[in-house]
Amino acid sequence: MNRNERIRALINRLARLDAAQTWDGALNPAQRSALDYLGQANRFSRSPSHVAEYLGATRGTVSQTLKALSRKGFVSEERSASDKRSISYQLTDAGRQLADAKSLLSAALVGRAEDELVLMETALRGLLGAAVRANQSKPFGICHTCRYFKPQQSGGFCTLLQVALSSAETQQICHEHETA
Amino acid sequence: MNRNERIRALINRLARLDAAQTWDGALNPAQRSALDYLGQANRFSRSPSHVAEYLGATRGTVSQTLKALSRKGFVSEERSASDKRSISYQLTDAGRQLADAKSLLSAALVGRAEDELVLMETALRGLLGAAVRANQSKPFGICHTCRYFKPQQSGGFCTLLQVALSSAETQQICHEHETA
DNA sequence: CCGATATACTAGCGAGTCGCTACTATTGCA
DNA sequence: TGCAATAGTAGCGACTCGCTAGTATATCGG
Repeated sequence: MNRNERIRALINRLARLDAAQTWDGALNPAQRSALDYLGQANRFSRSPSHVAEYLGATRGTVSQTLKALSRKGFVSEERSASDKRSISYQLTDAGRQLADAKSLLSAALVGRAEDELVLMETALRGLLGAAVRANQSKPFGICHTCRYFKPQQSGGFCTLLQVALSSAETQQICHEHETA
Repeated sequence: MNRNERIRALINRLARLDAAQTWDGALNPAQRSALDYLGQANRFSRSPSHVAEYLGATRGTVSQTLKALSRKGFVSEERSASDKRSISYQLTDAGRQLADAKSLLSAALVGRAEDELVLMETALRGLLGAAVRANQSKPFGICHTCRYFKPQQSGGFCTLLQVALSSAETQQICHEHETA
């Protein structure tokens, strides 16, 4: 087993141990992943289709996961006025609280050396980029790093969607993101 | 969302994308993880209990996963002569072939800078160690890094189990592993 | 040597994931 | 206006997974 396979195995095992721990709480792994995403995504990127593409799952599966989250009261649905087919999900207060809960993995990350964490995040991000390209799926980057982003005195402006963005929104994940 | 949570999210997303791709093949993600483990584990560490502990799942779940792998012909069962309760699974030729198959993640790892890969593996390994300690589960380390390992002219010797080890075996995962 | 206790594994249940196909509702384009 | 594309969902079958209960075997104290 070469290094690449070892790294793959490490990532999978870490995710699996983290997922195993998830079962103790109110959410299962799929629901937790969806909740995490919804907590980071901007208002243009919170539909079932976007969640599905982000997680590499199908729309049908994600549809059920989101319904479950809604039943449990961690997200709320909001039908779009402009496009009556589409639904946007957002975290409720309970959902936001849950999304901030610490997991096994983040607990293990506490106490690691600062520069190691920086390196790890950079490396994982690069790896994810490569995986996403290999998979021909969308990058789902952070708004302010996008080629369509124009900074303003407060917040920014999206030249693709032609909308003003609050300062908080420029830090969120967007499904339209394209690397500069 | 702080850096620790971002890293957790990255690891989970990478694993999820890798898992999504798995569905195309003969195995599902759980089966793939079990197969990976069996391909690395030594002859003392290939029982359902060990797989369960390694993956953070229950014995019942793993039992079914291994039966499925056996049905598909990727592993074979071998009941222990000394302890008739226990079963050891090993990869068949088909299983070994499948375990060597490239995944989305390892494909994405190809072409990354060498020193980055070294850093990533080191960092992930350290993180896993911390997670395992936090979880109070066994480390499942590589045989030759164990405190019970004594090198010999060819292979080694385990002072815990009092058995001789072939050179190949010293590179395998052991459930008895204790850090020196 | 015997009985109690511990250990290894499995069966079966219920809830839920997940890919898939088929379907409805809506939109947008020609 | 008509028709293809898009967004979401229902329902099916296979499977995961935690759980409880069960069998078989092992071990240990008396």
